Amino acid sequence: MDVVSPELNILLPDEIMDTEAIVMDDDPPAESPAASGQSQPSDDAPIPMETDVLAVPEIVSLCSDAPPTQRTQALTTSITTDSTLCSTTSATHLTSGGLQKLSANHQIILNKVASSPGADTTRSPGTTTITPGGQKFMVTAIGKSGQSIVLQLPHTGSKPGSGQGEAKANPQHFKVLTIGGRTDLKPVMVGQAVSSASQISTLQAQQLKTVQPMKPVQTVTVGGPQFKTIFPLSTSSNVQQIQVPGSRFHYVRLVTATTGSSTGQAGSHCTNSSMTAKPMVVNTAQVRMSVPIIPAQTMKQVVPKPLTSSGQVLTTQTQQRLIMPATPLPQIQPNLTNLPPGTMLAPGSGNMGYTVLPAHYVTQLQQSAYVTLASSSGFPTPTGIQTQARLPLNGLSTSDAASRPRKPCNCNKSQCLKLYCDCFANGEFCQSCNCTNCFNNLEHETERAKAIKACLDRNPEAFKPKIGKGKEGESDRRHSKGCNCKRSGCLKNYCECYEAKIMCSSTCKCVGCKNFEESPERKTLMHLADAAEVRVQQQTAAKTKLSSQISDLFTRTTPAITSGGGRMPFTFVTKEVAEATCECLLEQAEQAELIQQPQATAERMILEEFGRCLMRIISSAGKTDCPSINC
DNA sequence: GAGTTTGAAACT
DNA sequence: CAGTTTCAAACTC
Repeated sequence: MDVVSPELNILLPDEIMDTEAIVMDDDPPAESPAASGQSQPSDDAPIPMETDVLAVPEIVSLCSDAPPTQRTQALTTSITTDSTLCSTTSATHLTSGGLQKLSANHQIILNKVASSPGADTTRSPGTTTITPGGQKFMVTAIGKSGQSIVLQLPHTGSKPGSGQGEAKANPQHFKVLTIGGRTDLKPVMVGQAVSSASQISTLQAQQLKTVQPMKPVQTVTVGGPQFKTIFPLSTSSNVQQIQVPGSRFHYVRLVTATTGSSTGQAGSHCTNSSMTAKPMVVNTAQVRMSVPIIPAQTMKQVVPKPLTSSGQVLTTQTQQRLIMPATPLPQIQPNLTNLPPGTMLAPGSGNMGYTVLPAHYVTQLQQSAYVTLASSSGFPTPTGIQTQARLPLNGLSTSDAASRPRKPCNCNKSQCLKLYCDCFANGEFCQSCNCTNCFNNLEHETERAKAIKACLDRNPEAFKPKIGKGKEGESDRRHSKGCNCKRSGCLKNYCECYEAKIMCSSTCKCVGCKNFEESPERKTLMHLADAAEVRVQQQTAAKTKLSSQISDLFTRTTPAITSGGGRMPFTFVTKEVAEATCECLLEQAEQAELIQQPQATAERMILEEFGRCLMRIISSAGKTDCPSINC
């Protein structure tokens, strides 16, 4: 089923992986600050993320078909990196803690789309009924054809130890775990949540991309012992329930039909037994598997691969999205700001799970698929979306980083899984690098996750920007650890402070530092650098102007050619004219040398002479006789 | 492009 | 925590 409206289509390039959280409350606030598609910063507004990614949101709408009094407002959530946006919307009941923490690396827009109370969502295309815990919900998937959506439904009475009293969930927490069949996303796990995160990750990686039609399966074990059973729902052929011991949520997978096929729909719902020590089975009496689950490996064939320079065409329509927290994770929250890009935290130990997927992680992934998918799907291609995003790098501002082309690494021995590798250190995947034996990619996510964990074990702030705000009264930007240079005088790019274009501070332990405010060496270097920059700019401007003039000249002479009355430049810029011009320029050079002018002045004199020569040539071009050049 | 220098990261 | 080794980037020729 393809239920993407044209206008939504514009907003929903499904290459973007969003982490989302949706909470449906029986008694939602009358008005949300985020209503009508606008987001407003909350009191807990996160720190604006320094990234240049423009993440276009994908929208998932969830509607309950409960009576009007219980009808929830449909919320659409999305993530963007727009720093002006906030992560929390008070009316959504999204727990601000987790989201707020996440937003250190994400910015989230929550757009509330109020469902009309009387709307009959059951008739909407793309709507699926699911009945976890005996409750009936309508799930409307707004997405591209062929997408799968995993929802994390509330385990009934989701309090630890509540056991059998989990018949209802109020408020009802829905979490969109994945959107689209994206299969190349396997977030990294850290800390306590590793095990559970692994479950979810595996769930996503294997369940979501293993949908094939018409092969009944009663019980499927995926991702190891954590995943025991899939409980298909009788109410819909495109919903699967997946049982996930260790999670207190039901996981429901919805798979919208691939275009032209009504059989490729499946959903899964998983339950968590972390509190009850027993897997919770929902609607077991209605087990009816209409869609088989096949091993993830088989689907890897369609996992989007990084686009090659040769313009590889991707044919897959499956996409996968990420997990987002709907509730706080108090135990691990304090560490969230230390998480490296690509870190995933997932359900476990009584916590709601979520995934941290920094925008650049997303963008790097989307880069690999966006162009082709956009072209194949007919999506418009926002220019900003293809921008490589990254965290502040070496203290460079976002704009600096954005203007800088991504620097490929050349790692040989580290497998790009140590901080030696700039890509890894910046939380980026290696892409178009010159590295050998690279493990900093999706194909080696396990190793990468371990490496990230190891780095964090050594230094919890390993992935934090090194350049941060200084103390009161100090420079705005300073190296968090300071440098330890001994031989470079901190005036070469070996020095991290100098490289970041900041001066050394009291934090530094450098020897023979010359990178301080009053340093004459530093001033000289700065002047040279400024002069070089100005020169480059001037040269660029001159080239542009010259090109423009040449183009203009050509344009003006073209009609003359067609009319037979003019001449092309080559007809009057003869060999003799060129030689004469060169002689003039050489003479200027000699003159400059003779009067001992500095190089810059000499260059200017030569250029000016060249300009005069050109003018003479141009003026002569309009005459019938041959141009003459006289210095 | 090869070789050297450098300092952060990793290791002991 | 200090000393040493490893590593990749910066730099030089």
